[in-house]
This record gives sequence, C-alpha cells and structure tokens, in this order.
Amino acid sequence: MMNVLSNTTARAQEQSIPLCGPGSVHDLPHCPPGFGLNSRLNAAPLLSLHSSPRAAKPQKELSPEEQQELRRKINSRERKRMQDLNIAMDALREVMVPYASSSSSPSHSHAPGAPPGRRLSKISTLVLARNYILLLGSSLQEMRRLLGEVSIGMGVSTGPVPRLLFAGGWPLIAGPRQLLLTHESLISSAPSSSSSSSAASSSSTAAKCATIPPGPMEASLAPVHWSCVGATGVPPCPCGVCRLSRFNHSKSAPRFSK
DNA sequence: TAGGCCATCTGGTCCT
DNA sequence: AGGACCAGATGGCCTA
Repeated sequence: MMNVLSNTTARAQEQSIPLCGPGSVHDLPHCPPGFGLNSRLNAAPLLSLHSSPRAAKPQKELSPEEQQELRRKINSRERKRMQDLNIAMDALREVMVPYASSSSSPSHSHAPGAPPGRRLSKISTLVLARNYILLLGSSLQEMRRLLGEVSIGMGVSTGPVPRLLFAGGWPLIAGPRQLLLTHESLISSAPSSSSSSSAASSSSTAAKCATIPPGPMEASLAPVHWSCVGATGVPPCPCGVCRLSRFNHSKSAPRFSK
C-alpha cells in the first residue's frame, strides 16, 4: 500500500500528468472522449495493463487502442459502481434526513455542524444511520424488559410472549434529537490536515474504525451507550470519526457477495 | 483562502 | 480472466 501511494504520487509528480485535460486518460463526461486519451497509456509502465515486473502471470500484449478501450471500460464500471453507491446513499439520506433535523429548527434538514439547507454528507448519513439502528436496538431491548415486568406483575405465565409484541417494537425515541450527532463529532470526523485528501483519510479512518459491533443483531440488542448524543461518561471511540461508545474492536467483516 | 466534500481515475487485490 | 471492491491521489466546487 505504501508502495502504491509513493509510486503513484511520485509518478504523477514526475510526469506532471493532469487527471483531466491533455495527457489524461479518462473518459469523464466533462472530459470529451478521446481528449488527450493516449499519452499516458503510451507512457506504458504507469498502467499495469502491460506486464509488470511484479505480475507473475504473463499478460497478453494489448495494442494501445485495446488498452484505451480496456481502461475506458474499467473506468466506466468504476463510475457506475460509485454512482450506484451514491444512489443508495441518497436513499439512506432521504430516510435519515428527518432525524437529522434539529428540533429547534425543524425546517432545517441537516445534522448539527452542517449548515442549514445543506444535505447530509456521506459520513454524517452513515453515522446517523448507525446511531438510529443502535437506538432501535436499545428501544427493543427496553420494550422486552418492560413486557417482562408487566407479565410478571400480572402473574401472567412467563412463557413466550407473542412474537408480534417483539416483532416491530416501538422505538422509544424521545425525539429526533436523540439521533443527533454532536457538532464536535462531525467536525472531528474530518481532522484538519495539510494533505488535500483529508476527507479521504477521514473516510478511510471511518472505514477502518473497528467500533462496529461484532454482529448487527447482537449489537442492536446489547445495551447501547450514546456518547454521540449526550454526555454518558463513556469514552469516545479513539478513531475520531464516529466518536461512539466503545465496542469490541473486531476484525473487518467478510465481504458479502452481491 | 483554507478546509470540507465530492467525483473520478488508477493500480492493486480478492472473488467467482 | 474478468468483474467487484478498495484505497490513494487529484482537482473542482462550495462555504465560512
């Protein structure tokens, strides 16, 4: 990874390759196809479409045109993938926006820290959604506890309570504010950095943050501490992104196939 | 103007 | 082998 980083940077600096414009390879919608598409590809070693010293298996030789075509194809796939991701993010955002609005100014659909009228950032959306899920889990647990007390108090058999009572659960949310992120949590989600990729690094920090509970269901049923929604004395996650309560730091989950 | 957020490109790795 | 996924790099846009 370090190699990738330094190599890419070094190469880019070395060759002063613009990402868009003459000398760039890509097929951005705003970069007309064929606009300076070639030079970088022809500058060979930058792309591993050729056989690289590292590549063990021999790769078949591609003509510049074929390389172009392949690169275009790969870029297009990646763009599509990211667009799909954004569609899903928008859908999630749409659901989360009501919970992100401040109770003091209901017309503002934003998380604290975000200017009014602005849509939730990706990271805010994700953190908010996670909080919401955890909150639902704790509400469910509370419901179970109350039902248990009631049934005991009424001398009702302690046998299984009808599943329906547990199925939906009523989220015992005092108000949307419970889900709010603190201004600090949002601000700190993007630690200032001299690098131009601070957002990227914070995102990757979030991705690497191992505060995600081991299993979604188990976690949602486990007691939840809300260090993001109020002072609980629970030490915040050191990752600086989610600032949520500590969970067992587990290894990254296995990938789900589509 | 600096910093945050984002889209895109890119090369590497993993999976089917 | 090809596609999906990931993460770093880069540049553009916007806001405080």
